[in-house]
Amino acid sequence: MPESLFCSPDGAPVQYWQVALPGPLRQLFTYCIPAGQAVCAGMRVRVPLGRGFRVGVLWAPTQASADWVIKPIESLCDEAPLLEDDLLACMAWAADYYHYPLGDALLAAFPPSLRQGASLRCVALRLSAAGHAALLADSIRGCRQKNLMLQLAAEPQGVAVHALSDAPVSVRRRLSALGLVEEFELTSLPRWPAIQAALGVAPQLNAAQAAAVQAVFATLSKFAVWLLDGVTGSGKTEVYLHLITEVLAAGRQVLVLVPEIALTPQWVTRFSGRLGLRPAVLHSGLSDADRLQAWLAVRSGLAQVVIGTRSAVFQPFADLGLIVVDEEHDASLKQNEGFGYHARDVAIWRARRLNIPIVLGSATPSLESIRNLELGRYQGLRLPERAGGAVLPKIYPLDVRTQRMQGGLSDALLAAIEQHLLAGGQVMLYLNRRGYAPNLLCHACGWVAECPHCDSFVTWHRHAQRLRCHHCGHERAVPTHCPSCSAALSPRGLGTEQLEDVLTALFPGFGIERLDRDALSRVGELDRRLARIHSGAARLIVGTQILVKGHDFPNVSLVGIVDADQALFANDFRGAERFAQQLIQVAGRAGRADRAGVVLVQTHHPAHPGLNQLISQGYGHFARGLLRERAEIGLPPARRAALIRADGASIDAPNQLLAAMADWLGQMPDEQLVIWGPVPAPMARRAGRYRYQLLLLANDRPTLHRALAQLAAWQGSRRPAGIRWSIDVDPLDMA
DNA sequence: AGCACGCCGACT
DNA sequence: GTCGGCGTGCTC
Repeated sequence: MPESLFCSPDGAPVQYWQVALPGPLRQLFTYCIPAGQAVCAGMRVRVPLGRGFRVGVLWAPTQASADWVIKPIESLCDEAPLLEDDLLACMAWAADYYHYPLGDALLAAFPPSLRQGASLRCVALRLSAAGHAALLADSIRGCRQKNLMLQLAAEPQGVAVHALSDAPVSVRRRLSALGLVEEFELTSLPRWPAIQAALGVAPQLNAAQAAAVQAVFATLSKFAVWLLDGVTGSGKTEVYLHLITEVLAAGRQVLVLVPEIALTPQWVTRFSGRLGLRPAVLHSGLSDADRLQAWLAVRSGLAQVVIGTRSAVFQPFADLGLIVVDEEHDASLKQNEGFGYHARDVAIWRARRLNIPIVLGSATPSLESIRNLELGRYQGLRLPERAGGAVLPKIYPLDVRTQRMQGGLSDALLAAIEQHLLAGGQVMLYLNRRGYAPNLLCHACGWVAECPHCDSFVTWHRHAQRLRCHHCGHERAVPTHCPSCSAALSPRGLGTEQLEDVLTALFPGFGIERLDRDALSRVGELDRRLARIHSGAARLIVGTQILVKGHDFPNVSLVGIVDADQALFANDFRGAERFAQQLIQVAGRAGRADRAGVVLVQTHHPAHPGLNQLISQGYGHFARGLLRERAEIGLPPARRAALIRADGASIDAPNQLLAAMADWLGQMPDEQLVIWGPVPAPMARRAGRYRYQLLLLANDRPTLHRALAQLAAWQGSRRPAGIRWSIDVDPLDMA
């Protein structure tokens, strides 16, 4: 009999289990379960807590304790564990590493519909005898009714209602009432039809691609982190596809992590076409029902390939054989609010635990990964040339000092645009500021429209006729005159909307598409705009960051960076690295086909050493230079960092809390720990709250971890009212 | 996080 | 004399 078996007060034998509960409850809670009940870690349980009930996850068997009265669980939610040991271990590691409460971290591993303890059993439908007869007699007139019945006819064992397409409740009720379909209860099984699409032909790999594929093949059943450093257009995706095909042939699953999948629908199409199956595609636009379906399909092994954004790293794979992290440098892989995990790093942890390879791909690898490669923790794979003989674009700084400018565009850039348009090419202009103008000001008295809740100005959105703050939800009407002196107001600065207007006036008849968050808020809008670009109906493309993320525009021969200066002098210490990545990525949109592309970078600082080093020696040299700088100053990735943020309605309380934390940590005689701050956050007031931060730096992870653990312990003793604070381990965004 | 308990101002 | 403000403290 196991040790954990004791008797409850009424004499019945029970077992004791620790349960992880959601909420900021950092401890586990002990409950008892009848001894006869077969349970294991990873099952959900409904338990009494305080006056109410919560759904938690069975964590580990434990002993009874005399310190408190142990309550019995109310009920078991599952017949089998929902999370397997390796995923439980992953969540435990991530909760610990990112200093986030375990119970809350576990929520990330469940689809929303299972977080509240919903049963996996669900209502399903199947055709009744009368239904079969009616279908044979072709007596169903309703189009939707008939469709539903045809769907059911194809699945004699029944279909869960959430797995039905186009079956509104009204239609189901009507057919039920008529006795044509019957409802019954089913243990939710995913429906995941494998598409039998004609398999696309795999193109011949070039030598570098083949070498990369071979290197990973050689150790396909062992843990290794591969950094696939391939220039834009070098065919990294083709390398992924070859590896994935091999792993699928071995009957194992593949996880592909990507940034912002909603922006790359054609990429998904390419995947499914080549692999001949339906990948589970996970992004923020999915309904809860879709999420549950995908989760079940992954858990059962039916979904063999998962393509998803960062949260997909917590999917419950039945037999994962390979992980691919595309654009591994992309900051969207890190969640920076709440559970601040980095999907790439969690993925590496999972790969190590499962003893499988993981491939990190990028044309502009993160400094962290370059360093890990140098330290021998990662294996390097290089694709130095573009596939298909295409050449990399040439990048030139364009000195705009004293130049005549029209709508933010110098005469030289305008001339280049005209030349490329007349030569039949497409032109892309990159400007990382949406809206019409970033400021609206009074030329008479100097008044500028500000956000009432943030330390920032509001952007004028001319088409929407609104002033919007890009840092909080604030939005208001555009004043007709200066509220301070009644003079007329004028825009200052340049946004994508204005750039679009300017180009329309200067190059009429060439067609313009704008790609930014405002233009793409409606579903399907991206597809429509991309179609106009690909058809050649639009020859000019204006856009923000969205342009950077992986769209192929084969006919773009000129890329213009409208304003490099704002990025060259960013206040974040990662500004240079981020600028370099964006420049190289945007530049990579040009010259993919047979003609070489040109990239013109407008700047008032044409001699900027960083910019010139990047252009003349390439990203690799530039990044290694940055790494040396970081080592000298003692910043990440040379040191490990954590950022403590605090905010509150009062101007000084959050600052005082952080100062007290800094004092407390300073008393710990730890030579290895460096404390910077507290300082006001880059935007000291945001959404009406005052924000401060404290940066902790340590030479090694254990030191940092110790300090953070001390902080959590200290927090227990003294808690300030009205102040929110959080720990961000390995912060990417200092804002 | 919830949700209690607990001690001080404006109301029937 | 009560209703209710949200400041501290606990939940197996």
